[in-house]
Amino acid sequence: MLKGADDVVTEQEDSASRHGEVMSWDINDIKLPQDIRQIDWFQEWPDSYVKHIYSSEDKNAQRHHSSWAMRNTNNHNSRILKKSCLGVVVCGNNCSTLDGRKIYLRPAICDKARQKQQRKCCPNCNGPLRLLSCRGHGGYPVTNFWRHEGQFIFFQSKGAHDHPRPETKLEAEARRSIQKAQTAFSPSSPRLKRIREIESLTGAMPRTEALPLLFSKPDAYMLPANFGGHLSKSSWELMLGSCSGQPPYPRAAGEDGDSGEAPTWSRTPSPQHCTHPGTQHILPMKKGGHDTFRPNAGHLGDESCEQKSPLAYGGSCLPPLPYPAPQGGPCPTASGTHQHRQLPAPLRGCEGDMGEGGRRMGLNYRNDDMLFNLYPLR
DNA sequence: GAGTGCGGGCGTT
DNA sequence: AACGCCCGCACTC
Repeated sequence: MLKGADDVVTEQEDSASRHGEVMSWDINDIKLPQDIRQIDWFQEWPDSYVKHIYSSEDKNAQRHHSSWAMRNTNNHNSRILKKSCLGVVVCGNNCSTLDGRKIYLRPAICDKARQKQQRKCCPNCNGPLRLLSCRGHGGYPVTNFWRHEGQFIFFQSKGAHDHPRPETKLEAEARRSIQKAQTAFSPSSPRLKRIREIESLTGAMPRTEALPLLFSKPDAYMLPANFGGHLSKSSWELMLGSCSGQPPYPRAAGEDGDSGEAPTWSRTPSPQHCTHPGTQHILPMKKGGHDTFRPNAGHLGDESCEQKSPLAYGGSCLPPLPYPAPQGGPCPTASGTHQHRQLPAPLRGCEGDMGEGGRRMGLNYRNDDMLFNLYPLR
């Protein structure tokens, strides 16, 4: 059925990946190679027909993470975990934000949650939301396969995503967090009243530049799925600054250069481009963090259609970033999928712990950062 | 509540 | 048989 597509696989994976014997495996092979010399950094946006071998210590690999919205698919094989792509949730009206960006929400993985999500409306235009199914694998969703074998976790992707990237899991989580906070900060909330009392007593001026982020509809911030990955504290500050009349993030518009091109989200053979060669992360610094699950806190959507705010959809609070984003975002190396770790290094004692620890540290740091910027009134 | 993994079951190719 | 998909359940966060 999908054999034609699978044939493409081999070519691409071989060319885009490494040499010889180690990549000659298939996820369905009875026996997978164990003489792996190099393992890969975790890939957040695997696309096309790629294979990766991760360390069994890699927490992201252990959890079978992906920034694509992948749902578990029963393949009746307990040894091989199969997941298929849910696509992306778009606006049924195909609306754009003021700065021309499209709405690309992350489909909820849970079926019920997804149905609920689709009953909600576009955060930008209140139109209906539409699930754009992934049909990148011979008309079927792109599938990812995970298999734990020895000290390695084998990953294989079949199909090329034919849709934009949704927001990442972390973005979606951040969105929910913000949503909760938003509720806590609703105009009628005691907390806000208290703040206002204090302000009235002290004569303090409200931090108006922060209010849009606090009270506006988070979905207004339809950042590229991987934009959050670039989103440092300073970026947030720039965003905030842009809300208060400061010029938007200067490099934002046309940053990636292919916004005017035909969709590129799925057609790049090498899924991990470095879009910021000048600012790309140095591998040792990203150790454990890789290219992965950086807290993409920028995408602050809101699934709910309630709690509308007049500040919500201005779009001016956002750096006008192009979308869809190019594949991969920043990556630890400039070699596309050739992101391999020399085996001894990742398997060293510090890798698992450092990987996870560093990842978590970074994540927490950034989340704290985000919250710091989001809740300056605290 | 949502994400995730597992597994039964069914329809299609 | 392989595959896609739906569903329910259990577990975790």
